[in-house]
Amino acid sequence: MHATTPCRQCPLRELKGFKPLDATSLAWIQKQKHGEWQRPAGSDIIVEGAPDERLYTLLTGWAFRFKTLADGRRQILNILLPGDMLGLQAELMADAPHGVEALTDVTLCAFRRDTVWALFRDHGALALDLTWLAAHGERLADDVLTSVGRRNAMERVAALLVHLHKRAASSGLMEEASVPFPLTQQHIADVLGLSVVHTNRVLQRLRRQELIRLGDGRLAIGDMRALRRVAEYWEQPAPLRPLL
Amino acid sequence: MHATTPCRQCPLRELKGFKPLDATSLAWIQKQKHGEWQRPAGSDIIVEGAPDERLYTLLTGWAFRFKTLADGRRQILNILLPGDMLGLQAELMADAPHGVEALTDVTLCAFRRDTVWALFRDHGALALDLTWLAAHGERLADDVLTSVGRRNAMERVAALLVHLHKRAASSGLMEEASVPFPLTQQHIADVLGLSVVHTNRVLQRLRRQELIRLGDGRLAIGDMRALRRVAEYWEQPAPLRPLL
DNA sequence: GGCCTGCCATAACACAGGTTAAGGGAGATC
DNA sequence: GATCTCCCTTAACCTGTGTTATGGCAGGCC
Repeated sequence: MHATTPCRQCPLRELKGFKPLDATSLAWIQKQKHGEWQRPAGSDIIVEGAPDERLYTLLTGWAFRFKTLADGRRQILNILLPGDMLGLQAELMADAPHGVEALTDVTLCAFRRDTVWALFRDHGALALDLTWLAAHGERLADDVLTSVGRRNAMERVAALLVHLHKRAASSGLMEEASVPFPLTQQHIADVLGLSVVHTNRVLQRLRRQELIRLGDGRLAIGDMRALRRVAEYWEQPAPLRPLL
Repeated sequence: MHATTPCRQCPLRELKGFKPLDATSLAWIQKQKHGEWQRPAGSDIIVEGAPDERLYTLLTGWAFRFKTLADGRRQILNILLPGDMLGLQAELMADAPHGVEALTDVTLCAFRRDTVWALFRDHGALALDLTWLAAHGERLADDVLTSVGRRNAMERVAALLVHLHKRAASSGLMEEASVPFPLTQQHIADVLGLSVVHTNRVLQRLRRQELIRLGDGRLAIGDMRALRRVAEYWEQPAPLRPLL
């Protein structure tokens, strides 16, 4: 644990995209906060199959949820950006059905799992927010499943890049028309259910068509309109999401 | 709307697999119940992209959630069995991001969407159950995603059959060592991200190896052990799930 | 009876994407 | 300044799965 940021000064709250919160709720959350943790890039935040009595909000950095099959094949389920909760899908109170790994150095805001109970007992509105997050998470998962199940490689890659670009931008990470992009090609492949080699082929095609610029850990989109068309990506108006 | 079953006599509640509920909560749910609906096989229960002010529990029959791409490719996200809620993932209060279609004739137990609000305000414990369901739904989605992303066709089909067999059995649908199976091969293909033709090839192989018997709307598993091995299917101890 | 329509089955062919292999550059570590 | 390790890149080859086409059977409908 380290020196912790008070919730009321949490830099995330200032971003538009997050739902404003009244002072009472904020104070309560602050009280429940159980510490702030730093983990280096590449480290396991939640170990697949291990029990974990904590719940986290990702404050800074990127991470991802994943599942591994017995023979080592890996599927990345979701990329996590600042403001995302993690450990929530862990069935609330049981062993983690999937692992979470840090993609960059990360800072985490930790809560004890039993605060969930108190939340539902005493703070109906916040509890509803939490459920909204769970439902929203599932909607994202549905989109990925649709991609992986029914789109070809080109469409999948394009859709993923548009999606991550948008999320990173709305987390305030855009600088000079590009956003940080800490995923390796192996990660992209594992998100999309492709091989690394084929992922590389597709990226090269996108680069040659000057639809994207990708390198040195940053992503820029050359022609968003065209890329969206490739992806069949439908903009979904993003409602304000709660931050706990 | 039709004659409605009182919640306390709901036949689902008697199944083990569902969490018992105290009388007060049950009475409250009963009070919120907003009718019972029948829909024929093949009909749309929730239309993709349309607003819907209701929330349903599936009482009898089978249904499925799906998304459609612009050019008509369809991905089935989840198969719904008795006891499953639907409309929950619709972001709680916005337009439906996916459709739901009846696979057989179905009976639905309807709730108005704004009862969710009351639930969180006045019935913390039930609200927690609802969130548990949302989180559980996401876990299932994660499993499917892992299948579609990282398993080959044979493994996918085997895993799906094992999974549905188990769920149907635990919903009390097993009779003479077989369970109802109302999916066409097209449905299976759309769940697994395969073509119908290839789905058929794989099913034939499974039949020839006498791992399954499938026909006339019923599924029997010839050698569960072997089928699980094909699927790399890991039994996950199923905790009691709440029924609202 | 004849005629749809929906679903299952099989075959022949095509290609998207997987696999294997080899090399290169950039940072770490010694 | 060697030596590793990690990541990206490209090429050649192969195969699992998609596509297109055809036929059969059962049930509903006129």
